[in-house]
Amino acid sequence: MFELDVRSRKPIYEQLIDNIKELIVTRVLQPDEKLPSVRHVSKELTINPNTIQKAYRELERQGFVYSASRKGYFVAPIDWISNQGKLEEMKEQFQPLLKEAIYMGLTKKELIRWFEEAEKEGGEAGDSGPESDQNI
Amino acid sequence: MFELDVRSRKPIYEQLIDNIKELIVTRVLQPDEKLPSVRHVSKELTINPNTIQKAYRELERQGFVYSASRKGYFVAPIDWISNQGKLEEMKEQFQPLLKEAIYMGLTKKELIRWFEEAEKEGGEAGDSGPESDQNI
DNA sequence: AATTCTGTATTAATAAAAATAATACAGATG
DNA sequence: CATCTGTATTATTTTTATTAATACAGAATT
Repeated sequence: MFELDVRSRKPIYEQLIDNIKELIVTRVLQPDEKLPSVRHVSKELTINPNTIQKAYRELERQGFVYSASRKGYFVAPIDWISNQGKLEEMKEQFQPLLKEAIYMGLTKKELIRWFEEAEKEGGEAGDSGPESDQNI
Repeated sequence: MFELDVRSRKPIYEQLIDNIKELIVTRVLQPDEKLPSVRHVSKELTINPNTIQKAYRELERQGFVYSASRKGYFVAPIDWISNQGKLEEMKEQFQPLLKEAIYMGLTKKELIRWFEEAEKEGGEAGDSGPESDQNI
């Protein structure tokens, strides 16, 4: 079901996250559909159950799936997933702050540094590399 | 000159940074005043020269000091610092917002787009300032 | 009720990254 | 030339992140 690249430097739980996000966003996995169980994936990929759990938990935290205790993990409803509108709202919040900061000398470079810092401390898992433009 | 707290879990180069910033902002260290040399501090605090250098470099990156190659490090001009201080404040404002946005799927790419948009509409900025990273 | 599925919590082992140190180099200065 | 300065490279140590081992407990199925 999922694919891993063993020679990638990206942690496998992150690979799982990206992998599953992709399947959800492309509707290969439908809302309320059950994800393969932690142990099932564990056996299939011969990795530890906790690694899958970590991925599932992170996906839950990000709102892509929900868990029904002791029943399994399920794909979240559409409206949960499409935060797109909220991102646009966010942008409106950012704009005035950004303008002021730019006025004070904020550079693109520095802003990127802030981004990476926030990324590291807080939420997201993605590597956000040169090409992965993971919109949801 | 500087004080370290050995039982703090904060890395000593960070302690140095905070320490020096404080001295600069409170005008104990005047603009264009020379900082004690890497080795001098090294001996005084019995830590490795490179640790101080790391602190100094970071201070340079943040615009609090500048380095004259092979002459030493010097406190930056006032206007640099005051701007930089405000930028640091700004960063604190940005961080929670950024984390939330990242959580919602904001990508680096998109953030840059926002930056460029804000740049275009309002803020008179241009680069300049202490962005000069690796000058030799 | 027993077997087998499910998630979850705790702890330990391992891998990766950050922080610091050791050492050597090179220009500037007097 | 002797000594100051910063800098670069590499290694060591410490810390954190990642993965694994193991055991527990509820739910479903038989």
